[in-house]
Parts: sequence; structure tokens; C-alpha cells
Amino acid sequence: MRAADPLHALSGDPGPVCRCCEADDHSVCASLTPEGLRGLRVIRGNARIGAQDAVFHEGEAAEAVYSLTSGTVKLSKLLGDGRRQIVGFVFPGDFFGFDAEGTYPYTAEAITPVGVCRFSTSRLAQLRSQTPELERLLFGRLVADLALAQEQMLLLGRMTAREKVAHFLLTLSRRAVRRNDPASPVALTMSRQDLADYLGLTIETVSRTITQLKRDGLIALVRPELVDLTDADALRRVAEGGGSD
Amino acid sequence: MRAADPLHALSGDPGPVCRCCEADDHSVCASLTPEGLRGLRVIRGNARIGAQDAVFHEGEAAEAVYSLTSGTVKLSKLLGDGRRQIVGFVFPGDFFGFDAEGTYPYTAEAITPVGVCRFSTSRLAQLRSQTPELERLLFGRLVADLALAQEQMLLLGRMTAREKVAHFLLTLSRRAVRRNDPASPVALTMSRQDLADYLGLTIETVSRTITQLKRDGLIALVRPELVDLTDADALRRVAEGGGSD
DNA sequence: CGCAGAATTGAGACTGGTCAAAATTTGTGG
DNA sequence: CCACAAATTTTGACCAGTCTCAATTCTGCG
Repeated sequence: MRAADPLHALSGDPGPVCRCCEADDHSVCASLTPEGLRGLRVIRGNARIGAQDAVFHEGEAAEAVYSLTSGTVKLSKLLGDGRRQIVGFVFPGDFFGFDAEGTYPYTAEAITPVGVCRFSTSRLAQLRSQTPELERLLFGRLVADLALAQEQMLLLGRMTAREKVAHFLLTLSRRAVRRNDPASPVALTMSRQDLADYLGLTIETVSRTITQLKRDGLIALVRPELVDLTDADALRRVAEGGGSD
Repeated sequence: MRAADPLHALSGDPGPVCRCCEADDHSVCASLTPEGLRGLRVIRGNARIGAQDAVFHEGEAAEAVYSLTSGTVKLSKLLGDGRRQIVGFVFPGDFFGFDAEGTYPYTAEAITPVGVCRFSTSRLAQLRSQTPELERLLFGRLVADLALAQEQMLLLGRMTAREKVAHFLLTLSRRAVRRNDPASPVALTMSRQDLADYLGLTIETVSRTITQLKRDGLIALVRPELVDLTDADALRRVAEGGGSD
């Protein structure tokens, strides 16, 4: 094993496992062999970013790729007149900031205070070419991200407001289960405005739709940002375009 | 150089360069070294598929990845009640059919008669691990696809019908330029229904919007499927959410 | 020439957006 | 701990853009 390098010193050597990362078994880091991890750690920089601060902006030169260690990040694109579309939420263990054109295709902003690992694009490229395992893991992650984006395209293009909100709640619930959290009270870490910008709706419509689902007994609000999925089956039927219930 | 194997025999050995592929400099194949190409050719199967036929269906076991050699393919997702969203069009040189879950996340159908190269997922995985260059090229392609999907999310979630159609026409035009075709009369290889399913609109709204753009002098229809971009600048202004012109 | 499918046009309905106000929650300082 | 201010969320009334349903016109082809 190598001696600690300056970057380790800065953040304290986390040891053979990437302990700086809250993500569990499904993170790229967790799937890497100790050897692969070592390579990543060597080129890694750490940063803490406050809530509402940007990691990078759409159009900036893409000099680094990031992985999230804690908190939530939103990825968004802007139209000239301020209309915004959130193209994804990032959770611990996820990578973001890959680019095809040399500039970031979206803005990345912290929703909560977050911790990130920063990998310079060039150094990561070098490491990737030396570590086929890493390349393959990142590839798989990208494929999953693409499938997710396509799922969201179906939602944005073809679902009603009610279906969109139901689908989103269920997605959060499924994600919670994957992290071994309870399926039901679902935490909305993001604001109503972020929700609206993710679902292609206005904040008013999101609010009205939540009220409506509540009135119909499918959900209940423990707090505005904590939703109880009272009737998950009915919610599922709504999300799949199953009709009026 | 290796002797021709059965697959070559079937389709005629295309020689050191993948001549079976109409795609030019921007295809993955064209960027591969002769050596890398050789590996691809060995595991390649060829197929011709008639217009309107499916290459594979959403939900089927994903046993192969494809690259398009000629024609146009559409990728679509279905909702329970028949609502459809086209999540992408595939042009020669593009790969499609990657999956994260073991099943295809979308249906792939030929819009025109098409030629495809077929790569069994397992054999391609093996080749990828032996050919870092191939892996890197596919990775870059995926990143580009993801950026495209995110761009489309912005379109689906936040643009008006007029902006959607303008944006789509310009995208086709840009793509034509990249293939060294003229920017202006743009060919719509897909039906109005496909267009609607791609833009998250109904066929009627697409038709009305095209008529409106025509009336306003931004475009002219040479034929229903051949659009002249009379005023590309104005079109660009519309597509960027530039206002009423 | 006439038919079938595709595209366009028309009239009216409805979902979701806009603008405005009220209610609730959150944060801050006394 | 309370009071007040600011921000966020919810609710209301009205409007607009897009959809639905239906009819008409085009286009290609036997």
C-alpha cells in the first residue's frame, strides 16, 4: 500500500475503503477493488459545498467530474427567459459532470449542504484507461442514467400532473428502499419549486396536485416535506396511467 | 490479418474498413483503429430490417447491442393505455440497445428499411474489456446520448409547441450539416405521429404549428416531408425561447 | 380513376398556467 | 420563549394553450 499523498493529508487518509463516502453497496466506489479505490483516492480532491451553492454552471469548461459523498445535488438547464428544467437529482455515490463537448451541459447546485469528491477530467481519464474495472463501472452507471433520463422523458412528454407527482413519489420511495430506508414516509429534500422544475409543472400545480392526492386518501403530509404513502397501490395505478383512481 | 470467418462470409468481407456502414467520420467504427475494427467485425452479425419492423421490444431480455448502418430507427416507450413517447432517433453510426437491468428499456423500430450490425452483449463485453479504445469510444457516445436526452427533457418540460417544433427542425438541420448535407431543405424521415410522440404533442398540434410557422414565413414545405428553413435565424430565436417572433 | 392512409383544418372542452391573495412555516432578535 | 418578518406553500379566480373529436383535403398507389 502506498504512503499517504498530499491530498490524503488534506482530508485525512480514509484507509483502504472510501469512508468519506456515505453511499452504500450501490456506489461505484463500493464496487471497486481496494486496488482500484487506491487509484481513485490518489487523484481525488474533497470539497464541502453549502446549500444553494453551485458546484459548476452550465456552459463552463468541464475540468472535473464529481461524485457525491453526502447531501443532494440538482442538475438543471436554463432557457433564455429563465424557464428551468431539472434534469436530475444526484444522491450519494452518484457521479456527475461528464461532458461530451468540453463544457458542462447543466448546472449542478447543492440542495442541502453536500460533500463531493472532485476528479480532474484529465487525471480521471488517465486512471480510467489504466483501470478497466473503473471504466466498466462508470459505463454501467451512465447506461442507468440514460435509462432514467428516458423514463423521465416519458413522464414529461406524456403524463398528466397527477401521474407525474404519483410517479415521482413512488420513485423516491423505491430509492429509499434501495438504501434500506422505509418505503413510506418519503422525505422531499427539495423545494416545491424544484419539484415543479423536475416534473415540468408550475409550483401551483404541484401544490394543488399534492392536495388532491391527499384529499383522495392516497397520501398524507406528516410535514410539508414528509409524505406518507397511505395507499401505495392506488398511487402505483395512477402512475402507470391506470385511470382515474 | 485473419482469414474471413463465417459471419464475414455471410455478408461479404468488408475489408479493413467497416464499409458496410454508411456512417462517416463521426461513427464509432470510423474512429477505431484497424485493429479494433477487426475485433468488432469478428463478433458482428448483420441484419436488414424492413420499414415499421421492430429490432427489439421494451422489456425483452437484452441479448444484443446494435449499431445502425443505414436508415433510421426510432426508440420509444409505452404507457399502459397506449400513450407513446419516442425517446430518440437513431442514425447510421449510432449504437443502441444498451441496458442496465437485463431488459431493453425501450422498443426499437425501423422507420425506413434499415441495416444493422448486431453484437451479442456478452461477446461485446468481452471485446470491450480487451479493447480500451472501444470502451472509451462507446463511453463518449453514451455521454453524448445522455446530454441529448437532457436537452430533450428541457424541451419536453418547458417549451411551447412552437418552440418544440422550431427546435426540432434546427436539430435536424444541424445534424444534416454534420453529415455534410445542406443545412436547408430538411428531410423529415419520420411521420407526423412520430414527430408528435417525440415532441410530447398530438399530431394535430404538430400539424397546426407547422402551418403557423409556414404562415409566418419561417419555413416552407417543399413537400410535406421536406422543409425549407426560410428564416433560420428567426427559427433559432423561437427555439431559444426568444419571444413571439 | 378511385381508394386508403396521412395530413390538415375546424370547433369546443379541459388541463394546467397566470396572477393575486391568504395561510403556513421558518428564521431572527428581543 | 415569544413576536415579528420573510420565505414558502397553499388556495382561488380566471385565462390560454393544447387536446379531443370530427370533418375535409391531400398524397400515393393499384
